Amino acid sequence: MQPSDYESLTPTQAIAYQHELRKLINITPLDKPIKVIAGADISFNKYSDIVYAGIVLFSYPDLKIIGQSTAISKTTFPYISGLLAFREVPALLDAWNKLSDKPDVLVLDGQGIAHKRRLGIATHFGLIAHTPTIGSAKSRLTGKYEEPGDEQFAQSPMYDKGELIGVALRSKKKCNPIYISPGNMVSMEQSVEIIKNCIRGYRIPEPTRQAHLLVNKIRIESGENNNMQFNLFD
DNA sequence: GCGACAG
DNA sequence: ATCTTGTCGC
Repeated sequence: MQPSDYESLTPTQAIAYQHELRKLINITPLDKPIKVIAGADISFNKYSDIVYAGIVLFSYPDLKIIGQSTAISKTTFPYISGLLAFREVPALLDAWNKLSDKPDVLVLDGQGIAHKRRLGIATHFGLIAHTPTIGSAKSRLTGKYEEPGDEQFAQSPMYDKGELIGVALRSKKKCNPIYISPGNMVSMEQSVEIIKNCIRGYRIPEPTRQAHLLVNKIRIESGENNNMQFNLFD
């Protein structure tokens, strides 16, 4: 199975593939010290199948931008909750392959193992790219948790079927929490610690935040949507 | 059957 | 995710 084949999968086949990948998940601690971290994200125009992917590289823990890569491609796989990876991973992998140097760990915008089949986009990407990943999501997909306190870095464990699958983290006071979970090749504790070290005054961790700014920038610059003010619909 | 539902 | 201005709270 190759990411380029995802578009031909039916949702049922995609789920079957997730069950296969699940057997390969490994969230033992990363022993190598982190020197380089990266954030990845996707952007696209409403009603368009053109996907803009980007990855931003940072030194760690000082978080200075040291590189980036982008990729533009089409996706035909629709957005289906629980199957996000089949829509976004192909483009992200293109950007990943263009990267001159690979990071010690990659932060994805979405869940890691905090997924019903433990296959959020961060876990999925980590498994096929054979690289350490962390999932940092803006909203919950699966799991029960108590609302964390309002102090910065207050956190609360997320459980599913009696299993610890993630942590709801108050990255900023007066803001909704973000949901952290290991993708692959990183432990739960390390994932939370690393993300905490990446908060720079905003709710969203810097790697993801910068990747988001980058992909929106290349999307706007592409001019793909320049004639939309005259669209009869919408 | 009903509610939930990453981006 | 994207479309979008103002506006309420700290």
